[in-house]
Amino acid sequence: MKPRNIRPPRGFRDFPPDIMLLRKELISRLENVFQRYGFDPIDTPVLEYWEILAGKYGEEAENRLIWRFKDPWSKREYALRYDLTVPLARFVATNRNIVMPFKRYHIAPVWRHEEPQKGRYREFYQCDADIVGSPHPEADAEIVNLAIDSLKALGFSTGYTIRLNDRRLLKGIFEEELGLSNIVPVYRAIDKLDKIGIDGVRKELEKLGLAQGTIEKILDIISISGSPNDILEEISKKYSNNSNVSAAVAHLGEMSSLIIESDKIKIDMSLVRGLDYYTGPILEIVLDKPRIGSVAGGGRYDNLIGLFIGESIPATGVSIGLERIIDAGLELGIYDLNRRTVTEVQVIVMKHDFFHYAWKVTDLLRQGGISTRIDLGRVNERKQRKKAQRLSIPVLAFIGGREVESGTVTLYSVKCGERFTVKLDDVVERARELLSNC
RNA sequence: GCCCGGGUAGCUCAGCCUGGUUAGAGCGCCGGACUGUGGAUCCGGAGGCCCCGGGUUCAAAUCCCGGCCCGGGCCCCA
Repeated sequence: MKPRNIRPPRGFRDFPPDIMLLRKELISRLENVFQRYGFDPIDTPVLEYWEILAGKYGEEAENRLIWRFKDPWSKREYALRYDLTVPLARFVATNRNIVMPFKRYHIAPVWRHEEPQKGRYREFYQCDADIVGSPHPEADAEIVNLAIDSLKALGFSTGYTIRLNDRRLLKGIFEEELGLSNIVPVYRAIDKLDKIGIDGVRKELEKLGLAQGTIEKILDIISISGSPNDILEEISKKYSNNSNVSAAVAHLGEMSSLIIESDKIKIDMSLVRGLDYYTGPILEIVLDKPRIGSVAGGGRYDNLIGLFIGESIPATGVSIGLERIIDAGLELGIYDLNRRTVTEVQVIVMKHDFFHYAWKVTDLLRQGGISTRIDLGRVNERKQRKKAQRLSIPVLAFIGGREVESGTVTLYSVKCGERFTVKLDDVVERARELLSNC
């Protein structure tokens, strides 16, 4: 029976060549940066047993957002990976012979059962880089520097902010010093600061029934702004007795002294982040212009791996969201979809009589390393040209009676209009010239 | 899960408000003219359960109800 809806499932997408070429290009730029920082690639299965993911992400993710199902043959419960961090933790736990600190990158799809909207999909790529085995601020700083260089490689050298906070600051100030008990709704409220402003947060906190004095203290803290050093100094003055606060201040201070472009950094007490496993510094990268949510997020999770092996192993990392980068880049005009094929040369067969000669020319170009197409539909030369034009193939190689007789090829650059006839011996070299010069 | 906006040719859409002959356009596709380098022009053609189901009506792409699907927003997140 013919199904009525032949589109991919909700929130899932097909990628035609123009988009795929862009995605591959961006991924290769990222891999380049990751490798420059000495990170090695790994991969893990898309499926995990449910109990591997259970209890790692928080209530909402667990109840609603993780794709989860029973397999009728083995009766085990499975889940599609929700991020690349928990699979990394499991990987480390099962590969205890790796050299520490272990620096790995992982570029792969993850799945979340969300309602799709702009910049949000049910299947999307994360580009993760993590350092396992170092508890020190230099590891966190390396992650931030890598994120900065990654954005640069992707075409974003300005126009974004790295928001930085620390779970220990949140814990030390809000839970220990202010003594707030039902803390999750409070975090949820202050996390909205960017969106709803200080008065909006005040209203949210009032709704929670907090004492007026407490509310003012909270608002006071989340509105501290300035350079990283100023903010850290102010915070440490206020809460010098709290061990969590002073540990975080020392950590963030050393960290920001190692960051290559510290003007991009903003210590932001309203940054919370959802994932339960973070224990230290947390970060989020937001673009100034398209309001699309964060394009990258990460932090330190020193206890996650320990959940699998008992012994705790420190780790820190960042995750760059490829689709949001692409959506934003297209909107900002940083990227385009003009490249529709890898083909560099289209061989145009003027009449089918010349096909065998044209076939030889095609092979010559291919052996010379040039991506080449020849008409496989036996259409007339005008059609061949039109199809080449629709794919934006930059160079045409005409094969007609004259060329066959004289053992030549006529090369034509669509972009610069240059045209000349060359001997077969020179065709690869001259074609390459045309491709690089025009 | 909640709130908006959509669903008509392969694609982008018009028509719907104010129901009424054979449902349109652009692009694409197929064929032809043009007969060697032109992102040209002209001629012809194919292609539609107008999302699905029900209701109102003499009559529904058009009005009403329900469902499904898509897009945007909320929540949350990359």
